[in-house]
Amino acid sequence: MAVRMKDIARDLGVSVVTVSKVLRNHGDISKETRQRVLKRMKELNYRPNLAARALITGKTYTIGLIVPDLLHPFFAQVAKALSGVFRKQGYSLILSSSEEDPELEKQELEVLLTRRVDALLIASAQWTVESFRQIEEQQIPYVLIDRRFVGLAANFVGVDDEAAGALATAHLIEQGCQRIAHVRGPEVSTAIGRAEGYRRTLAEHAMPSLPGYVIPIGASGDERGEVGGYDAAKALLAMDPRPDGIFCYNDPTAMGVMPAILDAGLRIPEDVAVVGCGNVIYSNLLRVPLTTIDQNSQSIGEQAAELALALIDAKAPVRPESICITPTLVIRASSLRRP
Amino acid sequence: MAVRMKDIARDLGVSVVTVSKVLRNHGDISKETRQRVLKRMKELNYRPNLAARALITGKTYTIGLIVPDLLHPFFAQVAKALSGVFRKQGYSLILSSSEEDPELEKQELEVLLTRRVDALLIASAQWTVESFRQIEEQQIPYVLIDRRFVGLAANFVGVDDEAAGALATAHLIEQGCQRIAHVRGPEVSTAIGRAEGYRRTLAEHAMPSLPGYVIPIGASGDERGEVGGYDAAKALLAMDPRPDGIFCYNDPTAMGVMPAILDAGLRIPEDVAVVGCGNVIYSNLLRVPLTTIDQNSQSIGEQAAELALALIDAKAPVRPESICITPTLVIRASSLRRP
DNA sequence: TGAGATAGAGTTATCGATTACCAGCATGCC
DNA sequence: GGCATGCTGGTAATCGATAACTCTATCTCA
Repeated sequence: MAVRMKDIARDLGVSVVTVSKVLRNHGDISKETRQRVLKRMKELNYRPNLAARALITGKTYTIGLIVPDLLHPFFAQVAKALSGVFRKQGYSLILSSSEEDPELEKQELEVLLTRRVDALLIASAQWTVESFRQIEEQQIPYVLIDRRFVGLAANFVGVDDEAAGALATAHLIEQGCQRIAHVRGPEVSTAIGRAEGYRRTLAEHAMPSLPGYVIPIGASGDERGEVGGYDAAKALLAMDPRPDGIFCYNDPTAMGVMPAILDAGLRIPEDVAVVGCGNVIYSNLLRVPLTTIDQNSQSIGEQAAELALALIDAKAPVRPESICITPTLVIRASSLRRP
Repeated sequence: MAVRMKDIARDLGVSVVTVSKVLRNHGDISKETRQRVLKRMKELNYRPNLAARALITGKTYTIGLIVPDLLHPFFAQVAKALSGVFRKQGYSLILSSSEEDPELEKQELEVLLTRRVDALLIASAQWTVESFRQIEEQQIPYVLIDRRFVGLAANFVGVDDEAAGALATAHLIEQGCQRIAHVRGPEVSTAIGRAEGYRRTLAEHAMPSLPGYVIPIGASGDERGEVGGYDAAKALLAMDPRPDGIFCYNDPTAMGVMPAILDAGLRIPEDVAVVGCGNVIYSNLLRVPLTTIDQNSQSIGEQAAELALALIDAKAPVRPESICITPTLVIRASSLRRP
């Protein structure tokens, strides 16, 4: 069916090894033979069998990516950036979605390990580090994206979440908000860091952190985030005193929070200012354009890819590296009270 | 390094073939031996080498997906649906993005063919069918998604674009619009079909299709779509008479069109009603919630996946199937002039 | 002039599985 | 008792490439 080296070798009266050497630019071959082989390869439209190659070299030239949710633009953006870098180096990306389900993530991880990917990139939905021990056992380099784990010395690329939380909160204070609430996410590092940045900044400004002003919502999936955000905002608006600023731990949540505010007959940002986090692609097209924290997801993707490639090429195990990207504030109408 | 069948066979004093048979549930093995082998596999955390298996069986259990843009929620949604179906059948998804670039798409296609994926799913940015001939030569089953090609008898799963265009246009007419414009996309089947549905419906209602009322914009990438939409809308609004309804060939375009209308000091939908197409995930969170055509992207993904699996399992080549999904209208504020 | 270097190509083993075929052995049947 | 049968399990070949040698001229230089 498919053309093999054997066919080319036979046609040209050379050995299979000669063909193989040409393919890999091995210096051992005369210019003339090289040309003949290359010509015949083109004629027959030869494509090397990567399975055979992988079998003997141990390299699959594939990289596994596990994200919690492809629909979340942040991960889509990261995936896009990753894939661009890997493509140029001849690697292909195998994509898995965990749907924010730790159990499913473990299964997908198992699949990728079985596929012997050359490296793994994971934005994990796990609660424990057990899975990662397993990867280490297999000696497969891996890079955590976006979410990290305390006590796990692993390669990581993501945004400085505490800085993000601080940035958002400081901005709300600056805009004159007196009672700043926070809709926080589940117990993953991103939500924890952002909440900590929020808490710290309030403390630094000696501002009250009223009880009940921090409302956690569950998963971080898009639609769920919106629903959760809507409910959380309703609860916040029912409080007395009512918050006049809300920092949402991600943009989808903010996209739920804002309609709740409008539905309550309040104005954004005059009555309640809102800041999100993530700078999701449509943030500036919303009913009220959303002030948010940009995570530079493209840069996260690119750097994670570069790091993974470096790990693959490293002969000896290297000390895990943690790349922290500085977030930036993107000011839009949802928080702009002072011109 | 990694555990091999050989290791298990040695430990248990059986042959490699016996181990292999157990792994594949071959009936030839006694219950007792089976158990012993399975136990040892678990103990050693054995994972079969898929490269070796692929080499001899010719099946890689991978499926290639090429999309023009992962950031476009439609494709993200399709990818998600696909990956769910494939996962359950033990297939992994290799993801490629063409960035709407036909040349890049060809390269990616080449990579996937070299990887000997078991099937290919493509939302193509090509202008010609040349690439597809090449796939056919390799005898790799493929399914076109979303975009089809006239004169190419290929498997296809997508929405009925003409119906989508008709649905949108009829709705605008019903809402009392007199002068309906269309911001159409590039020369791919989706844009062509939607434009045709628009044209036909206007004709059926004996409504004028004023010259210049159909404005084409270039690529269909998200951000570009928005920019293009903004510019197109500005041009439309400058016309005399001004359109009072605009059908945009996709949602990102509409997301550019709407700000242009608002920026011009006009109201949506009172002055200009807007309908998009795609029901992108944030359509209902926009400044003015967008009436749009739902393509049921999840169903597209699932059906494409099922079709691909069927093609893989088919021993003989089957006649290409075209699965056309009926679009539905999702009415929101951007077009609702009559309660 | 002869030892060693060099260039170009081939030999052989191997990667980790699967496939097709074959070999014991106990059983059952006439 | 002889023979077909079933149940278990093994042998050998194979998939398509690569790695590590080996081999044979030809060339170089003391």
